[in-house]
Amino acid sequence: MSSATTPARGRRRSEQTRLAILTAAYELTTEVGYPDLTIEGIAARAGAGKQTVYRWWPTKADVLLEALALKADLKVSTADQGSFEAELDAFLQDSAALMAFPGVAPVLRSLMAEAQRDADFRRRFRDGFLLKRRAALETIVERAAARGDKPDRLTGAFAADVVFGLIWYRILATERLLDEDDIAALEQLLTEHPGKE
Amino acid sequence: MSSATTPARGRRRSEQTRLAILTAAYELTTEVGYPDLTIEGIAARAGAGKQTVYRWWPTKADVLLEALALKADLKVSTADQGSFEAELDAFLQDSAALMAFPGVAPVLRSLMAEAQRDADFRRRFRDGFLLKRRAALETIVERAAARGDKPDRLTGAFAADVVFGLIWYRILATERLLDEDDIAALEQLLTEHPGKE
Amino acid sequence: MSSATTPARGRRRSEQTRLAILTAAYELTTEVGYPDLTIEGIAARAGAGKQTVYRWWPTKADVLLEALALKADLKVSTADQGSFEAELDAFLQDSAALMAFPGVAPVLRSLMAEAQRDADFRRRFRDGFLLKRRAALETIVERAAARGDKPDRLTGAFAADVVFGLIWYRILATERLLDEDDIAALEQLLTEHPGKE
Amino acid sequence: MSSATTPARGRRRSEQTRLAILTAAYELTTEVGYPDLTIEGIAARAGAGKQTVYRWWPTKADVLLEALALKADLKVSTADQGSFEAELDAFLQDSAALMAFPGVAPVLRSLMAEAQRDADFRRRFRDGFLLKRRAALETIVERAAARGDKPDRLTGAFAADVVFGLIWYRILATERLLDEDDIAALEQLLTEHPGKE
DNA sequence: GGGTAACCGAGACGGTACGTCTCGTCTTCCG
DNA sequence: CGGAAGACGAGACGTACCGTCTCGGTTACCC
Repeated sequence: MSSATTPARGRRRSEQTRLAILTAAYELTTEVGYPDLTIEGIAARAGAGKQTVYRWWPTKADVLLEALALKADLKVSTADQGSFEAELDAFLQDSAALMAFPGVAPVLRSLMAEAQRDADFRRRFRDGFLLKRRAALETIVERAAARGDKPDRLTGAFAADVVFGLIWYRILATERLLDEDDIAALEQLLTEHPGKE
Repeated sequence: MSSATTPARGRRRSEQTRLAILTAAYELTTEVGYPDLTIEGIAARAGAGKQTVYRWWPTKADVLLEALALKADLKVSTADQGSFEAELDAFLQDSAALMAFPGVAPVLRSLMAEAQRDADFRRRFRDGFLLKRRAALETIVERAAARGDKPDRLTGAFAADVVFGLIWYRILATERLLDEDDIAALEQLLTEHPGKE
Repeated sequence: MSSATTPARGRRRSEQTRLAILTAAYELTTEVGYPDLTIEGIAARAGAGKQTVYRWWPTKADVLLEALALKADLKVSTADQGSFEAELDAFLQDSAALMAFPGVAPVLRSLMAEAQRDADFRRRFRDGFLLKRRAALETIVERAAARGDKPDRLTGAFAADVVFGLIWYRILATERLLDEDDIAALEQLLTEHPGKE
Repeated sequence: MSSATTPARGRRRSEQTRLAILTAAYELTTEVGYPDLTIEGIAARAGAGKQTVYRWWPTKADVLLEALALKADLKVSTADQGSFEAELDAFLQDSAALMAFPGVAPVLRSLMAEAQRDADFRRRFRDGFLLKRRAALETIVERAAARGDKPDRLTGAFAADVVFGLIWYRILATERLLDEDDIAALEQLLTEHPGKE
């Protein structure tokens, strides 16, 4: 894709300011919590003007969404490991590790909450976060299907709903994270092949 | 337990006003959405003073939580129907019907979002809504366990996490409600007895 | 005028409560100041209901006006003492003493302020306080006029304006009270007979 | 004194808004009276936000004090006119004219009343209004003293108390303004030289 | 001595302004 | 011309009192 955009006139966006804003947002939300996080506060902490924040991000949730990518490794492994069970386990271990990363769980809870309030942000959050992780899991299930290594009636979409349902329900409703027993139970639930016998 | 409270001095709380406030809150949230719902707006619509709202409910979310009980039938059947499968089906059908009730799904999404922001409300929401429904499902699973009519490794708590996880994930992340296929898939997932063969 | 009112049916007004309210009002105004004095506060301090206060006094200023009479001796001597100078001196000494009584000056300042805001109270304050003291001074001046013991052009009304003007201006604008020098200067100003020589 | 303040960053104060607020305050107080004058009302009438009013004035009384200077000519002549009597007459005529200016007397009554309630405003009212006019009168008396053109025992401070006492007492307690007879009587009272004969 | 009327403390009610807070925009100057 | 500083219009927040209106309960007169 060639650069069809104008070749950038005037002063260029300050990368330093961008990082200062993202860092300030992430720190502030851990300190005061998402509800008391304000654009004014972020700008002040970053030594930036409010307008600079508004110029590049539409809401504080979007700042945080970008800050999250800066702070936490959002990548998830989808490498072919030979069996559905192994790949599912890798995925769940990755997910549990992400949630255990300092500050990540509260930020995700806040972003999911914000997504309920703001329909525009909901779309950005879905496309920029939820669907990416979902796609990884669906890839795994479909690869298993191709292998014949999967319960018959389990579609990728339904499996994703069950897995992410459990993860998010734990975050949002019970404030407990996934532990080894949960992962084992989930794997058992999704990999048993009752119809095969 | 006898009434140890003082025998009610002063003017009594107005039930008429209480209903007007709850109705106003429920109507307003369907009209303008939860973020634009304000205590001022509720009071104005109800013909009540702001202080009257604040006197009885700490936040607008609490008003809505109580309004929900007024508007929608929150009861869930836990009657013994002879088999785990039948009772689970009844529970899921009840839950799907509740969600399909006009205005209920958006209100629940908003309340769950609010519960992420406000730790005090989170407790009230959990105790006043989430745990009640959860208890019903756990009752069903435990009755099945007593009957020997249940997959071996499925605990009531884990089953509840999976079921409510799916329901809430659908509401919060996909905006789709449970349909018959979902219910069938969920029942299949939870009732197969792989260890029995 | 005979008592045309109905001969008092029902429970009689509680003198104890009346005194409790007046005392509470006077104490509270010295503690928190007139602006933070509230009917609710008076009632609470007196152990009375708000309605009981509203039943007998239209405003907090009226409570305070009556409380003033309870706490401070508002009487002023108009006895014939033989000379204008002696009677004027007695009046001014009385007035200075009243102002020096603990709590009186702040209450009077507040009542005069309230009289500027509330036209109804203004009339009650004028009739119930200002005019009574003014009448005393005018009596003195007129008695002096009858004796021929007074500067020619000094009318009672103008003398009263000058005297009360000075007293009130001191209270309201300078927060200084009348001292002996002021009284002497005022007496000199009003008793010199330049035209007589 | 050089300007030690920082050279003004950010958006400058809007003079247009300032005038709109002062005008709105003055108009509203004449329409509804000082007690029903509210900051909210002033802001609404001026098309301004409440915060803009609060940013620049601590109370509604301060808005009115500044509005007064905008609407009425508060200047008072202290020019040397050769005699105490002539200068005193000029001062009293000026003062009577100010009071007769539309809306001025009610505003002054309200500000004096407010000064009784709010100690902080009292100081600002004293320094910003009362003392300025007082200084003018004291200048006149002292110039007369230098000329030997003044009753022996009359100090400037006492003369000011008598003059302003009369003026304010008329405004606050009698709702009558100074007329020609009052001015004549006051001049006679202050200029007679009984000791000279 | 029962009936009835006015009082009492308590406190909920509809209102309304308070002063604060944050929003997102606009304006100004500096680099 | 990007960015900081910060004033601006807007409007909800939660609080405080207002003055009114029930309540249940207490006197005190009247028949």
